Formats: sequence, C-alpha cells, structure tokens
Amino acid sequence: MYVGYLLDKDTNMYPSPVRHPSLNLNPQNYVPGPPQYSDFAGYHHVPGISNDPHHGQPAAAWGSPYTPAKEDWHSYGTTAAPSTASPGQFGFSPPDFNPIQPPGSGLLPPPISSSVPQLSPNAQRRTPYEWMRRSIPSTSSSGKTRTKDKYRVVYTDHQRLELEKEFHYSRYITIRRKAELATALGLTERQVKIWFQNRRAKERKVNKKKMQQQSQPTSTTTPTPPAVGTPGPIGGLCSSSAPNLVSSSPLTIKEEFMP
DNA sequence: TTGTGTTTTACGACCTCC
DNA sequence: GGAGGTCGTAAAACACAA
Repeated sequence: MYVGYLLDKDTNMYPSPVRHPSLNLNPQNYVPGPPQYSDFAGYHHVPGISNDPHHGQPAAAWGSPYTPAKEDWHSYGTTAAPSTASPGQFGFSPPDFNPIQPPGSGLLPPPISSSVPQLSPNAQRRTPYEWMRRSIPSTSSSGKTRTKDKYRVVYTDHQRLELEKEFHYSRYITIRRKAELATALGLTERQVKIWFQNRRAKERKVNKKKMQQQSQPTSTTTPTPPAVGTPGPIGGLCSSSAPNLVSSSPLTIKEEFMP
C-alpha cells in the first residue's frame, strides 16, 4: 500500500534532487515481482542503501521486533505474501518506474520539466491514502519548521517511499540508519526520527481502530483483523505487540549499534 | 468556490534508560 | 543530563461533498 501506489504513479515519481546514489534504487534493483501486494507489492528493502550489515540480511537475523514476516503484509495486499520472499528478495518492480536521473547525477536537481506531473494511467485511481497521489513535491526538503517561514513541508514521494520502506523493515530506526536515511533523503536526522515517531503513532492509531472494531459485536462479514499478539500487518502491526516494542526495542537498537 | 473532515509534519510535555 | 520513547496537539496540506 505504501509503496505500490508510488511505484505505479508516474515515471517521474522521484524528482527529488537529493536522490542518493547509495539508495541503490536503480532499475537493476527493480526486478519484476508478483503483484501480490497491490499496495506494497514492490517493497524491497534495498540492501545497497547502506553498508549496514543488518540490511541485506533477513530481519530476523538481527532480531528485529518487526520481523517482516509474510503475515505482516496481509493488510497491504489481497493475497498472501510470497512465502519464500525475504525482505531482500522482494521485487521492487514498478512497471513504469524510471530513474529520473542517470547514474552519476544523483545530487543534481532534475530539469524543470521533470516537475510536470506525468501520471501513469493508474495514477488517478483512488487509494486509501490520498497522499499517495500527490505529485507535487515539497518545495524543499530542508526541514522547515514552524519557526521558519513555513509551518511544515510536505515530503516528496520519494522521501516517503524510502521512509516507508525503512519503516516496514523495522519500526524503530537505528542511529546509523537514521543518519544514512537523513543524508540520502536530504532530511535532518530529527525529521527522520520524528517521521518514525509519527508513523508509529499512526500505526497505533490504526491498530486501535481495528481493535475497537474487533471488540464490537460483529454485525456483518467484517474482515478478520489480525490476531491479538501476532505481528500484524503493517499499519495494523503494532496491535498488542506495541507495548513490548516500546519497552524493549529502542534499547535493543541502541545496544546493537553501540560499538 | 467553500466548508468540512482527514492526513501529514512538527513540536512540547513527560517518561525511561544509560 | 542527554537521547529517544509515547502522547497530545497545532496547523498545513489535501480530498471531497455540497
């Protein structure tokens, strides 16, 4: 859900001038994959985004509290996940994905013309998250705050794509990954941190909603919510596991990245 | 258009851990 | 004390119905 919409949106999806070469989102990494996840079909945590040894390994290998089990993806698609897929194996395969910039121009701003929305045919379809359809990139990714001339900025699709990918990989970003992402996306580490905080809050909110719906007497054929205590789907992921994560995960990450 | 509701950034208060 | 967590909230950005 969070990525798929972006991927089939338009060919100039990522006009961000801050495209970092290390993100490694070149076409070679977008191998065609089965369209099981209409909304997050192409998630592929790109190992090349950093040298982080944790990336490129199955999340479980480093004890991520949010091991991206296949079940996690149920809410993002219509069918089960590819049973053999690991995070590093998910195809990142937007059919119309095109790298905006040729290799070597990662930090160069795109030509003016690239800001012209070039939506794919699917770009007009309704999605649960309308921000998915935004084609107007933020005026900057310089992190304006309410103390500046503008209250807040709107992150580019690319920035959100990468953040969502990282979030799907792990709900809690490590210090190193935060720095890397901030650099790669042209955000401040503070912005990345706050984005993750807000993202977790959003997830809790969605979970809470689901739980409330679950507790209500079922009237009609309601979709079965994720079982309590299971690593639910993204967006519904933190249901009852959230408290555990809150208490344990940050510590784990800290310790892990402290030499 | 405009009014309204929702989502997305950003912050402050407070808490926990080291 | 600093860093990072949640929680609550403000306000911009956005979608959509009237």
